[in-house]
Amino acid sequence: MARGGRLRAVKGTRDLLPPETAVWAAVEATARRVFAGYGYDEIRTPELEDTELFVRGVGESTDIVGKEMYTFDDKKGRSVTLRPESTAPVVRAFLQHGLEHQPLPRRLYYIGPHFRYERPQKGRYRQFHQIGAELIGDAGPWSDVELLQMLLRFLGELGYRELVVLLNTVGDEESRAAYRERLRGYFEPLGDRLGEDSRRRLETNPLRILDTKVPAERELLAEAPRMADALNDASRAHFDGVRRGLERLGLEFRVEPRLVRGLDYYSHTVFEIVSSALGAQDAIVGGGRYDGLMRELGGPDLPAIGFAIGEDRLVEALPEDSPCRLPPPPPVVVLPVGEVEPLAALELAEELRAAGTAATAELGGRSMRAALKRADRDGVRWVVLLGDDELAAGTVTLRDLARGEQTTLPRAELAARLEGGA
RNA sequence: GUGAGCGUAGCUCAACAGGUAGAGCGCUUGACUGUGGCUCAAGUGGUUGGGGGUUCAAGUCCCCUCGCUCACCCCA
Repeated sequence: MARGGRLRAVKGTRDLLPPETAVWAAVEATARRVFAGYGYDEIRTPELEDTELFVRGVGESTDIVGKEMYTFDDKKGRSVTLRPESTAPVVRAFLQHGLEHQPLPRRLYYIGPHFRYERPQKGRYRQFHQIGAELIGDAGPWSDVELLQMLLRFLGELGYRELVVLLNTVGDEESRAAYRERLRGYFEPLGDRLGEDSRRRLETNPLRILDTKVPAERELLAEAPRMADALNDASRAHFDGVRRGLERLGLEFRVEPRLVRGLDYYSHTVFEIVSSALGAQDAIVGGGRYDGLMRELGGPDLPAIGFAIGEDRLVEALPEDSPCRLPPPPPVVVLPVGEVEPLAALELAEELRAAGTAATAELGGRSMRAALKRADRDGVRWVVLLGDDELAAGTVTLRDLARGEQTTLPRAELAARLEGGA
């Protein structure tokens, strides 16, 4: 509908309108409540960062840094980037403000827009929204378990059922290095059977070949060396601990030996949650441990683990019976009748608000019929009628649209009456 | 970056082989001058995404362009 003169939202971005905004707000409120229950505090970092943060933090070999970032020079020629993710920014802020000198571990969460320059499709937007959490400063498997416990509780409170965590480990640096060599050793002789992308990954990031979708390559994977066989003792112990903890707490998971993450900073535990309610972009949550990132960004050698939820996808796949879909009750409508000025309705509506009841006043210009029709269509239950009779008698007429009944009562009693749901 | 499908009223969609663009819903008003839901009536609605071409005639055919959608890729 590109009519000349009218502008539309930039490609890959979108407007959220009511009533959907209420669902988003409810989802975010649930996240804040649940996360607070686990001792998480909110952190807000800028949407604009030094480009170098992502080059170093996310990894030069990743698609995100290689071709998906909104990067530009500001007026002083500094290269800045709209954040494509928030783990690196959170770590940057953590270090910048010396939080490593405060008690550890530190639990932080964030909610906000992120940007990646990709071709939009279902569940994928250029401006998308993430709800994420980071647990910084604990290396043991129990922090992994606690984080997943919180994640599953959050999803459960949104009404999600029967979600399974896909779990894997990519080991520590030593194990990963050893595994990379085994993978290279296996795939290099098979180079001619690999696609262009996978041949390139053989050099830059062999682990990524594991999640290829090319059928011919997947066949080769069946015989490929397994990460599990390349783990050193420490990495194996960590993964065993995570699995034992999840089982003990009754949290469902499935080990996916080929699950890897696209960002360079992951180590040990990696996980993902997918939903069949989405299309090809079915990952609602991705996350994992990133023990090396802090040091990579110039800080101390502090371990950490986190997840990022795709809020857009989370809302799109939200179950029909999610409590977040319950619309808030519409306000009481105050209707001036006959010769009564709308100003009198504004006045009365404000009295109701002062008493804690949401109210809108009819601003005039339409018949009582039309105003009632509109209120009915909006799902309004209570209409307060304020006419000459009522004004003269110091009363109001309270109409219950659901029951089709109305009563006249002293104006002074109205607020109390509505407070209890009348 | 690559590929495919689709653009007609605010929304969902019609329009036979090219022949002057329609319905439902919505919105406004009235029947009902201080009373919604149901019903009935009237009204409001569009340079058929944009540009060019073929034709006596283009929503319909051809070309270009823009947009949307889905998929590849990648990931949340």
